[in-house]
Amino acid sequence: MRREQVMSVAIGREDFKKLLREKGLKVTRQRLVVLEVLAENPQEHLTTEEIYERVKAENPDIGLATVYRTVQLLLELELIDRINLDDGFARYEIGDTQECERHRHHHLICLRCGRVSAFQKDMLEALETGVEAALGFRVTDHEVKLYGICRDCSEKEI
Amino acid sequence: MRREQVMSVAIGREDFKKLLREKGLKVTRQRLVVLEVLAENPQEHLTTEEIYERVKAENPDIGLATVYRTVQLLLELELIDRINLDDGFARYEIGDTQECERHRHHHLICLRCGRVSAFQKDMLEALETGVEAALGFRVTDHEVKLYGICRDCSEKEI
DNA sequence: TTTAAGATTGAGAAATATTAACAATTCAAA
DNA sequence: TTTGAATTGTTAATATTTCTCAATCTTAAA
Repeated sequence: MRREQVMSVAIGREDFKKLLREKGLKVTRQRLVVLEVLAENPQEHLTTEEIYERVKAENPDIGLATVYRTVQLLLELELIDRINLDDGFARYEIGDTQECERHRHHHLICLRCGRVSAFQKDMLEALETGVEAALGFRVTDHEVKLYGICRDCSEKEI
Repeated sequence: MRREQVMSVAIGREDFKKLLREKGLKVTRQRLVVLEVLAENPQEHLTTEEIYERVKAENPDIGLATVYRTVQLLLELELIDRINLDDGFARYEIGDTQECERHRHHHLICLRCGRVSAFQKDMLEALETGVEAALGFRVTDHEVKLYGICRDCSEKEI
């Protein structure tokens, strides 16, 4: 098992502005503050409503629809990740820009208290036993989704 | 990597009736037909609406709410699994009764055609490379959720 | 700095999946 | 068969997310 912990690095404010300009998108107060809220709470998994509440603290005039639109935009720019805990809310968390290829975060979901935390990709190798030894999380079930290109699509591609 | 493929075995009609009676629940035409639809399409991932359409073919008088209620019941009885593909629908598939402990299914999601298929748990060991070699599915991303009891909850338990 | 074009926003309406309410029906034990 | 409780179907309600559109803001050019 690799031991180096890759420190997760969220995108900075200036890089975000630059990225928006590169994509021909406009830099707005609303976009900056939504990203800021997510960047300030890197280990939380905020619903749109929760983001809205926190954004309103600094910016009472913002509309809920704008939060929905901005979150959608940040997803497309791959600056944030979405996680679905099947409780009726989509949740969002800041991504990290360290990796050249973007990947989803992985999660530990406590069936008793409901707490959700993320774990580093390099623990995947030892999966459950590794997580239990390192984090004291006793795994009783898991769900894996692999995204990619299926055989049929690969063959059509040629 | 283990090579034996565990054949998945869905619950039979009579076993289902017996289970309902054991739990003090009533055996109804609606419950039987909803389970039957799911059992007849073991590799599909049906939305509630799709189940409703197929159920209506045999049983035109059934109500949509009953399908929602029955699917919920089947989940609680651990006879079916739910998968969320983030398209706004909850999807359901028949589970298998072979394993003594119930586990979620794992899924391959093609980013191009959207097709979703399940894969055997014993492939998890070799994860991405194994899936690619055996199924021709080129993995570009993955999402893992580990469910269990976190350290804090374990300690409180004592 | 001013202007102009187009993107973005805010407010509320609309869409949509799921749940709740409740009277009517059905199941199952006596 | 009777009886009581569980289940069902219909419809209304709920709640998250999207849509609409006029007003506002951003940005590049004048």
